[in-house]
Amino acid sequence: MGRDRATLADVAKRAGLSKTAASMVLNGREGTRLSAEAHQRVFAAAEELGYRPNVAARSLRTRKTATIAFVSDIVATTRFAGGLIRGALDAARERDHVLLITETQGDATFERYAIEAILDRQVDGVIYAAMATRRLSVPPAILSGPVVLLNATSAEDLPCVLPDDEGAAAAIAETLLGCGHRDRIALIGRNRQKERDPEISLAAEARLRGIRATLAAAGVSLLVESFCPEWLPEHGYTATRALLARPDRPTAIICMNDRLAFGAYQALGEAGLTIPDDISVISFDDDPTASWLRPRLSTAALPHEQMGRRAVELLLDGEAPAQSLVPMPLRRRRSVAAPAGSPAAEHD
Amino acid sequence: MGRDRATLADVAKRAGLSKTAASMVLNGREGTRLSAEAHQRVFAAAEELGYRPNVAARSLRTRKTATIAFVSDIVATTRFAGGLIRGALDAARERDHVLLITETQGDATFERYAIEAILDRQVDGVIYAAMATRRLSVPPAILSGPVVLLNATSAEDLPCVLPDDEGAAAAIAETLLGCGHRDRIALIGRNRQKERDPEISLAAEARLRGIRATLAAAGVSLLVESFCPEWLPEHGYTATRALLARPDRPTAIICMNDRLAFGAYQALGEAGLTIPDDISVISFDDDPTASWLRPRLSTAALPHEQMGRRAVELLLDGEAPAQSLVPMPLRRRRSVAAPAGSPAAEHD
DNA sequence: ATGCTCTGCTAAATCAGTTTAGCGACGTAG
DNA sequence: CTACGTCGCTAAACTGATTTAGCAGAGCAT
Repeated sequence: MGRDRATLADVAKRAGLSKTAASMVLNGREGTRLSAEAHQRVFAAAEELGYRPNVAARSLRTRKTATIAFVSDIVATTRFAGGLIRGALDAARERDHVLLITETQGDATFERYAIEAILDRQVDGVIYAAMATRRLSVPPAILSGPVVLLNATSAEDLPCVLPDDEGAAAAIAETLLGCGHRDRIALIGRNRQKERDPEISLAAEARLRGIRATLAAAGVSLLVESFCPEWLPEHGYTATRALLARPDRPTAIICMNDRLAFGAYQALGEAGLTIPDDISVISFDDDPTASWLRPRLSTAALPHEQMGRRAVELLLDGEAPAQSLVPMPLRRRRSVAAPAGSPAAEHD
Repeated sequence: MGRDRATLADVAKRAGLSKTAASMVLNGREGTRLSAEAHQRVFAAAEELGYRPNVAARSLRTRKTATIAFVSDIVATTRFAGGLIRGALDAARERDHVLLITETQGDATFERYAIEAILDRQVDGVIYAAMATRRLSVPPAILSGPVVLLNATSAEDLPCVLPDDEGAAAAIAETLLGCGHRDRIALIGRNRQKERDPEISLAAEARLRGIRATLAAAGVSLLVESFCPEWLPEHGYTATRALLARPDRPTAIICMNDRLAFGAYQALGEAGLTIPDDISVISFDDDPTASWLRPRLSTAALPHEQMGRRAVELLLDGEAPAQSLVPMPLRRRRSVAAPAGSPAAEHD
């Protein structure tokens, strides 16, 4: 892999100059007094030899590797990981950096291994990512260098990147209000664990807060809040069936995520109800399947790619260490309409 | 990031030996004549100082970095990428290696950048991955070192890892035959482009071949073969509606992938048909949504994690450069049953 | 002529390992 | 007594870059 590459010494010799001169020219060092002609010769030589610096040699001296470690708890399980990685990858490339990826799987041994691997390789910084928005504790060993938390916060209050769940929740509530839904809005996906333990989720509490505050400002409160043991399709299905059994059927359902909404669609379909004419459905995440559903599901998108980018920007462009909230764009699709019988209920 | 680390010189000094001795002991060099006591002292010193070798310094000399490049065309778009990466990550960790990830996005400029980044960092080998099983052309620059193709083949016939689509197709056909389906099996997802151009897909042709051969061996042929412009839910939906309009309604539908099956479910649901009592559905990929559907979808799983592993094994354990076919396990779920009215049609 | 600064460049040290070549002490054979 | 081999270990070269310290020559003022 990459034998016989030209070295700086080769370039220098060909340019008839010293390694020092070649190094300075190629690194664009200011304040050097090398002649314009010397510059030309070095550039020409480098070009002709196809010179590329050896990263190992350089970083031995400079302690910079142009490499960022991307450490996450889980890569594969969640389909969103790809977005985080891709955003980070893009931003890293723009800054001439590269990503070293490791996964801890929430296992202490693997985590130790990951940490050692990245310290041994002297990465320039670490992006510590969680696949579910949550609080976590960062292994102290990596605090010796720059760290950005991605989709997570920690006790050390390091710079971090989070999705704006509360804002998204507000937007969702406003959308429903705007359509004319008021007293018959149901929520699916309350979950004590997720709401209480920030190490499990930060999203649950923020979403709930955003929805309630926005509705309250309009003098409205939720009709029902269904609890679910998990945010999976089957729980959305069960919860929706329960809702439909009530005398005061809701006109709209907010699901805490798209998987619940997926289950809600199944239950509504079985019950012979039409979305959005009979009931509107809206949710969070913008899972790829959201746009496979019929009608396509309105949902607040987790901006994973943006978040990945932002993490790299925070890490490399060293802005003020802060908490960076990335807005969650609301994807307005066909699953939301005015409630049946409302004055605004002409079909759009 | 990792300042003040103990160096080999520190270890040597503490052990009262030379750097040479320390290096040899720590690397477990055979044939050295260092005393047992010297070994002890070096190990003890390394332990006490928490010594970890500097990878940059080492690889400068040895040209080994314990790093593998994982180059893919697209990371984020497909939800399967995670599996490939995770498998590779696991296998790499077991071999004390780490993964450097880059993405070309099918763009020549990005690819060039990725290649340079990789060569500059002297990775020990390259895994060149495609997100859809296909033939591709490998940039010559990386052929100077070990390369394994993942989910792809190439003209250079490099070692490669592929899913066994043909075998999976045979298993699917056999499953249907075994349930008693014979002359009324439909196929959704024929696609000339995919079948003809190996740079787009190798799966389409292999799946078709496997299905046909297995059915033919039982003296059966497909009732219909529906063409689709893409393998997306909407096309599965349309194709299924067309099938249902026929007088000889199929008893089973094979979909070329789960997204098509997703659309088929929608069409069947709308038509008031029950899966699997009225019609069985089976497909390929085992997309996560397959188990969200009601009834859960039977499908041949793309073994992404296995494939990622295998690629690393081929790369690092240097077996005979070969084509490695990874079996696609058939996930038998509730979407397949005996055809209505068949002798075997007691509900299971 | 002397001292001074400025210009344009280079020698050598340095980073932290691996590897080659070989040294001194000791035992033994001739 | 010398030659030779073995044992246990080390000095120094080497990898390919960056960086520090400084040198030679020109131009200028005194």
